[in-house]
Amino acid sequence: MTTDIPRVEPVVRAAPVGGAAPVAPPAPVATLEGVAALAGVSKSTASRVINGSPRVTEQAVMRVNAAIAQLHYVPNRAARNLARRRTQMIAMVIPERTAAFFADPYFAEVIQGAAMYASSTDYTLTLLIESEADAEKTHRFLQSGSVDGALLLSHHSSSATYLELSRSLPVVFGVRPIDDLEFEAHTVDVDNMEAAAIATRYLIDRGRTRIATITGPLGATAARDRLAGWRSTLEAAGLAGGSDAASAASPDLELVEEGDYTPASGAAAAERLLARGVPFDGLFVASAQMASGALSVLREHGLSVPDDVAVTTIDNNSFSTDTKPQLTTVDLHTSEKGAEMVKALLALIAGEAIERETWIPIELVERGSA
Amino acid sequence: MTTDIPRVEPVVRAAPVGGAAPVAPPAPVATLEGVAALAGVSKSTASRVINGSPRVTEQAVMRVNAAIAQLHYVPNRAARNLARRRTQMIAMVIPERTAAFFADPYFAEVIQGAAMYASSTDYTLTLLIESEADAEKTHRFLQSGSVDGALLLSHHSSSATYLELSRSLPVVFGVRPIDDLEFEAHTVDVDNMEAAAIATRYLIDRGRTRIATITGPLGATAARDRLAGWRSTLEAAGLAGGSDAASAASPDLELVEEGDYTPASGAAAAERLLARGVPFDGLFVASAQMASGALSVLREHGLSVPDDVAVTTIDNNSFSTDTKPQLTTVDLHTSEKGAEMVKALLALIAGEAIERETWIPIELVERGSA
DNA sequence: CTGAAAGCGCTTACAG
DNA sequence: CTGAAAGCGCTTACAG
Repeated sequence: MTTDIPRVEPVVRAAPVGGAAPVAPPAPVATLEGVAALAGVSKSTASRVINGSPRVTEQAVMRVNAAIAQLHYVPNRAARNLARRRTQMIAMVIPERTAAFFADPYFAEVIQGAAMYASSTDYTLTLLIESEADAEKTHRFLQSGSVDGALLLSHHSSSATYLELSRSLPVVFGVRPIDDLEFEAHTVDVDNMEAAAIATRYLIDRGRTRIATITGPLGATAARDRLAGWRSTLEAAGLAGGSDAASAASPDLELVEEGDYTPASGAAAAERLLARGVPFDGLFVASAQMASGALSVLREHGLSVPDDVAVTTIDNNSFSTDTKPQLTTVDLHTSEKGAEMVKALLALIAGEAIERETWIPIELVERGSA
Repeated sequence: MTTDIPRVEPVVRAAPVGGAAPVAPPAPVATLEGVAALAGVSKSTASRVINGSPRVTEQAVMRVNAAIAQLHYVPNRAARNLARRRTQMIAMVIPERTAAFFADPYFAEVIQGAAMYASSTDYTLTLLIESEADAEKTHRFLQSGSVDGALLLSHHSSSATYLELSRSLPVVFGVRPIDDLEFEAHTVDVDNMEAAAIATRYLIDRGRTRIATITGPLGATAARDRLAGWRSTLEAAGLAGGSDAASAASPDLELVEEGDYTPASGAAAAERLLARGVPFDGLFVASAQMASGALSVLREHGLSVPDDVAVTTIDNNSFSTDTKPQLTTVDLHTSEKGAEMVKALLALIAGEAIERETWIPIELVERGSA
């Protein structure tokens, strides 16, 4: 498939003029001492105006500020952190499989929301990529006092590890750890069961009776909760199994296929669903990305949406609006979730007593697919 | 469209047992002093073994390591940074519009490549989200000695600002600044003109003579370079303008439409192209994301690919393989670009003289769309 | 309101 | 090879 090009080695092209580029000069850094001297005050006073202490004369404030401006002074962070014993920095830990991670608009939204909220505070948000090869490295970083707290989105890496971490650092989870039991983590999340229930109920309300589902990776609690929401809603409506009463007794007959949240996996799952030969008139897909893939497959098989198969999903993003028809979905208010995670973490850092769990409200968005 | 739910306010649910959650205890931190004491050596020696100095007895090494293990000691980063006058941390600055940014697999790949390379070194990579509301904040952070160097991917924020920044901090650009002229930045990039030329030439070699193009946002140099590559290739082949000789004289007649790299914009651009009523048998789309959108539109209009319209594009990612047919494209080796950016930055930090420009090789990948 | 001084937790010449 | 000491650049009680 690929044309045969020997090896991928970066090519270095010489700079247009002259030889190797000279390294930037050692950059003369202004220091608090310099500022104080120029302003004619002590370091203490200079420090006070920099930190907005009210115990300084307006006179001093002006002179120090002038000196700062003139010197382009920026406080040295390491020194400040060391003295204050905190860093004014929080980290969002994200899994290294960034390709998959970032391609998922869900995470992008969480990050976006977190970043925006953080920028309204005086904390800096840093995304810490968790190296799979060396998870210890991430761990050490987190425990080295580099950040004042951490936001965790990884579902995978053993929550036991993070339980330990959360004993030495304020931590807020964006996902429910699998072994939730004794783990008293602070979490900000959405009610996934309810989201799935809303989407499924919508199909039922539209008169659909044979409702299939495409799930997310069932290793994660979110995907399991959504599956459970679908199932319990069908059961409550006496439609368990997605087709008829008989199937309720044998779960294998349930119309469920697993995907991994990518569009391709949604397409593949839809193919498998169709291959069963068991007719269905409703389909709840656990994410918009997968739904977009499933939609193409339904169309290829000559099935019209929503007429032949009504489809509902979860996530309100470009994947739910780029399709034809657009998807009826449950908006998880994901960017707000990011913001709430930061808010909770800062409260924790500030030593405030906050509740263990914060639930982000969800909302049905009706469009053309069901 | 949206069901009417009043206001989005996070819901806080009380913890199952007891009242508000107690904040984690102050975490007893082990210090170098403690380690030294436990190991029965001086802080100097303890520090030496921690930093792998060869000037220590094996005896000392063992005892210090034992103490470290026993105390779970992790060096305080602020103190170390202050003493060393460097941070062992580098930042990748990314624009705040993370939704759009992250949804683009291109950036995800760059980050991925950078993260993986960084994890093989003793530098930590942090993603710094550039707040649009307060770009100054990002700037101050960068100048406060929080990081040893920065990787820049933003095309927008005035490169003048970063020119200034690059005078006080090693900086490597992943995109070519617009006002390249006097700006002697270090950059790691791909030859966009050549990539477009390869893709366009491929269409010509397949006998296509009326070749249209969908460009990226022309405010960025990469998009402009790709447009230029398409144009110059057509001109060299005597096919300028995409249809006939006449159009070469009037550029307005050129079959070019601008997109913004999203699938939706690719679809819209394809619609506009078709609406012109000027037939074309070849289409070069500046990114796979846009190409996937364009493909849907072509299909909707009953045009078959590659028979009626042969399509080539740039970027080898899920968007170029999720389509039917899959896309013939130019692989930009994007994750390697991320790695090379880090490599260049670390060299700069180490004070090595590196070339101004590093070019990442590109490669044609033949698939079914042309 | 302001300064001198101690201290944050490390690293690193400097002697030995 | 090892230790005592100085110093990294800030902040913050403590006196005044």
